[in-house]
Amino acid sequence: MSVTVLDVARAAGVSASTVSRVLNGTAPVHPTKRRRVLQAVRRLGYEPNGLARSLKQRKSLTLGLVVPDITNPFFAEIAKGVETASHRLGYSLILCNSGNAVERERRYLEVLRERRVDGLVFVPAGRRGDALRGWTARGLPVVLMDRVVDGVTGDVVVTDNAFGMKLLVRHLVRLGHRTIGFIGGPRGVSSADERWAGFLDGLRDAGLTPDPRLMVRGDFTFETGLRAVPVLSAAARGRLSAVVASSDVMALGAMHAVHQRGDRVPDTVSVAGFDDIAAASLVQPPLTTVAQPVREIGERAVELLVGRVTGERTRPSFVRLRPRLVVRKSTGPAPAAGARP
Amino acid sequence: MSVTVLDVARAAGVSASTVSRVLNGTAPVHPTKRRRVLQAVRRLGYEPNGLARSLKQRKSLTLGLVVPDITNPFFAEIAKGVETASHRLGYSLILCNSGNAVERERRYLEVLRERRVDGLVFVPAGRRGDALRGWTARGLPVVLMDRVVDGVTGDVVVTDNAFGMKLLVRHLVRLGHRTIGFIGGPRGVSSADERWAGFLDGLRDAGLTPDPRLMVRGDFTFETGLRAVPVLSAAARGRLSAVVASSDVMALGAMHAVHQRGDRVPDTVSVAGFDDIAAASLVQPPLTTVAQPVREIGERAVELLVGRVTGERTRPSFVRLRPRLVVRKSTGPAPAAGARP
DNA sequence: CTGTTAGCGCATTCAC
DNA sequence: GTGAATGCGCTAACAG
Repeated sequence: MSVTVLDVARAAGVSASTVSRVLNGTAPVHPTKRRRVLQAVRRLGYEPNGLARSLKQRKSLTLGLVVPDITNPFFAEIAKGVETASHRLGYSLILCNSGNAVERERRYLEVLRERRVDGLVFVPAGRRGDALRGWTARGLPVVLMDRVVDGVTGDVVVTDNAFGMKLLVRHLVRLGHRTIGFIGGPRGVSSADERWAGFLDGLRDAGLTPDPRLMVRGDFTFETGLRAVPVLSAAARGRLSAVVASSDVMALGAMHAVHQRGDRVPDTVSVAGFDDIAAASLVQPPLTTVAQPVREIGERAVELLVGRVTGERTRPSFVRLRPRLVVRKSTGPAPAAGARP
Repeated sequence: MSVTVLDVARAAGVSASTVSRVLNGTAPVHPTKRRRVLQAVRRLGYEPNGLARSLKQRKSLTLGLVVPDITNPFFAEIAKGVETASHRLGYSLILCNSGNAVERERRYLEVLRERRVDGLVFVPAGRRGDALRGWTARGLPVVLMDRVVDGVTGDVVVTDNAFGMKLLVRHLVRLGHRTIGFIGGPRGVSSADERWAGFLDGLRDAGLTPDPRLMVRGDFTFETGLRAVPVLSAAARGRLSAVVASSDVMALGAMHAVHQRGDRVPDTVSVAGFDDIAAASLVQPPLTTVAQPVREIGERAVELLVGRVTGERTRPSFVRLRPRLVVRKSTGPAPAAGARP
């Protein structure tokens, strides 16, 4: 069927071991034989069988990537970073889209274990690390991205969400905003919880008293951002001057709602988001947001994972990356009292 | 190290073959032994080694997915469809992001061959199928999506781009538009070429004479859509009433440009795109576009591929899927003459 | 129905 | 430096 080391060996008049040594540079080989081997490889069109090699070496040079939804721009960016870093380090990447379903996630992890991936880069769907138990129990390396989850002992790469959110609140307060609505993410998702807490802290740092009625929850979708606006607006009784969303996608939804009812951003209401997805800078007005270092998240995650796979490192690391505030046109000075919805 | 069939066999007091037969249902086994095997599997926490199985069976149950850019919403949608279908059919998916670079693409194909993937789902970066030569030459199954490429003999799943574009032109002509600018995609990319031709045909079908100065090329990015507008506008000498872009992302750029100079969509200029990415329905005004059946593209591609992998089918198929026109708010009646930019 | 044997393709001992 | 032998974990072929 396909060409094997043995075929190459015969063609070059050497043993299979020698071919292997030439191909992997694993031991010195006489220049002449070396050349003969290389020639034979080319002439026969030999291509090493990675499966056989993996079986023998007990490592697959493959990583698993599990994300809730690859069509979510934020995860797509993450995936790109992970993919680039993996291939750069010589690892292939098996893509798994959990669809935010814990059960699918569980099945994927099973498949990945059967495939003997060397490690896992993971954005968990659920709140708890259930699906990961069978994983870490077997001593398989995992690195969590974006969110942490209970009872997981692996490495973690996250953004400093609270810090980022505080930056954003401070920006708005400086612009004169006092009645700021907040659209949070799902309770129990650590990144969402941190942004929620950061919003509260930011307000308190500015000497303002948070109003629970001005804080609602969405699920990171456009629709929930859209629907939050009338709720916040009603709760604020005509004093709402700004809306902060826990993700850009929800912020886009909120902006849409504001526009739809005929108000202007930022003249009537300022709107801000979190993530800095590509669309944020493309909408009208361009969205003020907190930029996550997505590429770096993916790269650091893979580097940590590979470090652990190759045994260079054993203690779990917790990496918290700094986001940065990106001020665009969707936030502006708070309008004079009386002119607000 | 890890638990093998032999361990299970010993624990259950049977032979390794029997274990294998139980696990794969490949031959009838006595109920008692069967139960004992299953028990041992669970007790020992046995998990089959997919690498060994693949090596033995000469099939990896793995497919390769190569796309130009996973962060492009259109390709992300495609990837999701491909991923879902693959896993449903029992195949894992190795993700490769070519970054539109032919050289990277070539290296990826090499890696995928070493990994012995059973087939390849591919959106080629270049115009020519260079990178694929070494692939099809080895008789490996490929299915091309979105675009075709010279000298490739595999299966193809594409959208009927010309048809879709004609639908769009007809819609605009019916609204009274006569001077329509066109922002095409890169020359040589088959889907872009077809949309270009479809635009011309659509105009001629309506009895209009295409004006070459009103047709420019972009590269499917927001920026090129943005920059095309002043060019088209100048060429039209104040008669431009509509702009059609060859992708939604470029249409979004065009809409942005129109807004930036203070004109309104669709009152002053109508704008339309192609693809129907998620953002199309979310921007203001929502974008009129030609919806590609993305999910179906991915699913059909995988089904074709798996059909070929399993040898059920040998003749290459060419699947052309029908897109549909989605009329939203970015297109409207042509303004009266004299009121246009 | 079931066990024994053999081999997928490779890298790694171990001798020389 | 080099070749022969061994086994990674599994399933298929062959006897029984």
